[in-house]
Amino acid sequence: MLYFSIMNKVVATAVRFSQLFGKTMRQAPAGADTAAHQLMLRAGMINQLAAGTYTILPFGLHAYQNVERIIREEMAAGGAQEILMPALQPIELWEQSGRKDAFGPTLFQVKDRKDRMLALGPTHEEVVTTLVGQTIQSYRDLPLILYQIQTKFRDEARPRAGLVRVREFAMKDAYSFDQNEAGLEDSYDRMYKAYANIYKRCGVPAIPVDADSGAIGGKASVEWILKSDTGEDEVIKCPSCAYAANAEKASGTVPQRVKEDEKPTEEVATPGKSTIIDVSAFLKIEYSQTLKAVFYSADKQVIFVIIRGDLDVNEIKLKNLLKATELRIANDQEVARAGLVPGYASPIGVSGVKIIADESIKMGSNFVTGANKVGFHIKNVNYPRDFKADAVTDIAKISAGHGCPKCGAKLESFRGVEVGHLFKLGTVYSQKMGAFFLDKDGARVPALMGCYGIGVGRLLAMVVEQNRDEKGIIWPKEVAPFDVHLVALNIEQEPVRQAAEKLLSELQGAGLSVLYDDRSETPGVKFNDADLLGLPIRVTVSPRTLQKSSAELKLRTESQNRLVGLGEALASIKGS
RNA sequence: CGGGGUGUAGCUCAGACUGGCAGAGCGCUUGGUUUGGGACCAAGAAGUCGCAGGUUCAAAUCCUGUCACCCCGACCA
Repeated sequence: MLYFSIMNKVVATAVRFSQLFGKTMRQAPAGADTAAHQLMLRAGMINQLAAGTYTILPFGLHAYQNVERIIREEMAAGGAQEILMPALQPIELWEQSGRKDAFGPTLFQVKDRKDRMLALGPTHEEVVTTLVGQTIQSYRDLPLILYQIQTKFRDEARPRAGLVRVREFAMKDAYSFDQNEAGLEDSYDRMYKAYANIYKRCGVPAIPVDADSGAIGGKASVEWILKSDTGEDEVIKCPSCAYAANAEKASGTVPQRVKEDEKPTEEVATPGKSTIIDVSAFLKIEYSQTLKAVFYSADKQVIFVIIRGDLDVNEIKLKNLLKATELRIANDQEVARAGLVPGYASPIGVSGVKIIADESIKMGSNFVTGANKVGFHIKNVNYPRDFKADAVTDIAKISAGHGCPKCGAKLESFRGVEVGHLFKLGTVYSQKMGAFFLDKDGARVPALMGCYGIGVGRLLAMVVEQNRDEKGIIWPKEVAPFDVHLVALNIEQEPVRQAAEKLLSELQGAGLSVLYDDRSETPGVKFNDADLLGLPIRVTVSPRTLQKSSAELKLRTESQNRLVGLGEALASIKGS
């Protein structure tokens, strides 16, 4: 690792601020709402071309390439080899894996001059598995971990928050191939550790949480999440044990209700009361004393979902249960056509519609449900006495306050941004794309795969988001675009210029990269830009410091500065 | 795809209701005075008011259409 660092530091860059392409801005352009997005724009790191597409400018690119370097070093340490696969991929590959439909409109498709369809790769499982299938023959060729840093294209419905969600972005994607479960475990573990190191070195406290594997398929899946109010994901976490999961995936225990003796059903008039809130208030009962009916359309088929009134449906769980490709709330026409009455629906006596019930309908008794006619509900409904369901299973969305599945403590929830995702894929792709090998017994078997992704730009955005104050960015050492911000005040004065340039070449000679502020700006402008750009060490040379034959050193993380003699400046800087 | 919002100088925005010479701050250029936390004075350059059509003597402003961008939701390896 040290070897690589030295390799990269050999080309110690020095850039003059007056020549740097990309200006700092006092105000961020309108439309940048998140702190990281604003800072990246103000610091001249990025420029937006269109929705979800950005140019990375020089100052940003220095940091970007540092992130890539860290990723490459940790991949190498984890035993992965780098390749580079095409972004342009025959659509047939996507038909072969069945993911053309799974991705749907998110998949960018282009036509070549012969009218052949090509996909702009949103990810590379198809290509890498085909490649490995062509290459490996024997178990002796395994284990194998390949990775690349390649541009991905995804026609996102809504790009947002600068580099956090974009349509064209560089992603490091790694793929492991093993001959058995133990091998997969080992490869997965190596990548897990590599990811932990990457986040640590990038200065972001990402935590691993259980996740749904979504359209990519496979069994186990872990997302690395950064806690952030601007996040798109909701994370459920236990405060007293290690349990953490994406809310899409989270399990847990919902509040119990005391079982009572079952009473006879009774119809009550509830005029105009069609929501759980209204009905509960009207009948003076708790939400958990009611049963909520929700209608979904799963691949065009109407599904009747019944769940206790205080809970919500976890649509990912439901989608997985139904093995549906498309799941959405049914519209009024679909509900009416199925003979159901929105607001007053009940599973009692319903036929011809698939009924999926959450386990919570068994936790409690004498529930209130709709009466399947407008203006009426039924009291004292009990399962299975009064209605049947095609399935009774866990489809409840776990929220803050519910019980931890591991230790029972009250769960907490927070928003977060996904900065990495690990999957144990198994043989899904190797079967479909033909990545087989001969095992020790001479049997032809599919390779066991894992895949591991991390978005470079998104990670960089999160480095900024997690390392800043009201004045600007505070770069972690390893990601910082430059090591040193050299500020010359009153640079028109020849002694100042000479002292600054001398220090500059000393720093460069010592292998440090330097941003040299050689502009004729006032001290205020220079210091504020230094704070905004946030390099780890600021070194100031001015008539005032030269009177004492010194330079001033200040760390971005500290408010104090100190004077050091010009002769010892280099040593002090290196020691900071 | 549903809801909301915004398009005027490089950036942030006013002007629109009530049609009548295209504006301010920041930034930029030139000269001067300044110089340790976003200086000051003076003189300048800079806009197809998103685009198209319509109404009108006259449109940034009113009407119709359209495009782009942002936010919330849906979606999202």
